[in-house]
Amino acid sequence: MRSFFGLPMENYQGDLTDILRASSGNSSSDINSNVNNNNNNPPAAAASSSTWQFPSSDALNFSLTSDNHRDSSSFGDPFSSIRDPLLHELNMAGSCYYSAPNSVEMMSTTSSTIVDESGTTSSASYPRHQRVFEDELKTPCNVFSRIQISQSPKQLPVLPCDSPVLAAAAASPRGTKAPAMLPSDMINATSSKSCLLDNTTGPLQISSPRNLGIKRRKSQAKKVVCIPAPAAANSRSSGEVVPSDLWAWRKYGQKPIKGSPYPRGYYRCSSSKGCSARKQVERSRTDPNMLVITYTSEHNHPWPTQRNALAGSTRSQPSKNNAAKSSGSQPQNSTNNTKEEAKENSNDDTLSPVVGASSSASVKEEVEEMEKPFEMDQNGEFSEGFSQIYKPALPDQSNQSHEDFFADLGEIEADPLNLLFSHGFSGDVHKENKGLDPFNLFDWSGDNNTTSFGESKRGL
DNA sequence: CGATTTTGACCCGCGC
DNA sequence: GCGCGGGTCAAAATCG
Repeated sequence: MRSFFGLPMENYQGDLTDILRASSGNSSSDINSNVNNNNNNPPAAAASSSTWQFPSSDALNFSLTSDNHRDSSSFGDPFSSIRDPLLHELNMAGSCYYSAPNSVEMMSTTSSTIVDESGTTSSASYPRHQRVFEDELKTPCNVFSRIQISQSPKQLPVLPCDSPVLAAAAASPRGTKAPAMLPSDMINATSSKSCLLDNTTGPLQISSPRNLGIKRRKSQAKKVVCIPAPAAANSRSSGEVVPSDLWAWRKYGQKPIKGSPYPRGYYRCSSSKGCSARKQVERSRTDPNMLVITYTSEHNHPWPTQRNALAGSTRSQPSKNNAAKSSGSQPQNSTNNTKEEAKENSNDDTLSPVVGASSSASVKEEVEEMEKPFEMDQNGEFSEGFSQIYKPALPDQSNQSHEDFFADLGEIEADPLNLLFSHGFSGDVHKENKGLDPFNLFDWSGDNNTTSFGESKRGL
């Protein structure tokens, strides 16, 4: 059996605990280095371990949410802005480097890894704020930097929502024409000042059941996340550990993608029946080590309780039979990779960014219709735009007002993730995050040193 | 029993 | 108009 970053997959439930577990580890990657370098690591994170997992997006999300940033409005439409934890996480982290869908912002990074369509991976130094626009829509992973949070937020490039760039980015691979339909409230919740960070959207055009999918397909905003996916290893079946996000995903389809040896898995949120959140997981054709996860739609429900998040996760334990079964009908690569991917993803562990062998993770957001901006204030803190996005369902322990909301989540308290949350998110987000961020993926301090992690690992 | 995965079929949009 | 490709559905199988 294989392990992901040393974490045994078998028991992996993709729950909050994973986060801590993951955080505790780190050895073999730049990330790890970062973590270690950071004195502020929480005990958990500091724990010695040779494994490292991508932080749960949830955790990050929470961390981003500060009490100060919360406002009642967030609860007015609590879920409208909810996004996939992973995305959040990445966004957050990536917020520093991703500003727009097609673009990747290489924030003050000393180096970054870029994967172009040819599959070429290269490390390069980019001037701060220098952005790379590529025809990424075609290849999500084309350009991405590793997770590196750069310097101070203020340095973050912020693209106006109406930026041409975004507009351009808005085009979907297939050429999106139809404007996404987005509930106004949702828009409000998700949009804000800048487009730098999040552009999720939950536009759903609902007509007939069948049409739904199609419409969505065309007009919906997408978020694309590229995460390192240890070759054929992500799956539990293979023993790989995939960090979990809190959402529960259920696989509802898989299709071979033309031009790619790897099939694409289709997942929908199983935390709530009515949730339209979906994601597609596929291995990058250019870089098999990378998983390209495309999120569409948004969760229309609160963060799943641990219970929910774990629901069905047990199944995820790749049963032998799954592995066995699957192995027959698909190309070897596909089978191994995709299925595993799927599994890892689908089981609550879904997508959390897994910094795997490559240790680099990139997030790209495609905004087809709307942008969700967030902005940081001069202090480098996320301001309203950002906070609004995440406020909703974030169980912020520090925020007593939300207790009732998460009352039944008490269990979470004991939860690792919770622990993370408990660190507090109020006040200086960056500081807090530092402590919270087990992964230390994000260099909130703006330390240049933290810049690229995983880059060196990519070769691994 | 409930939930997920698998997988073939179906439907639709797009390009030619 | 046709075919291709992609996304979704839904039945069957599987697992705890």
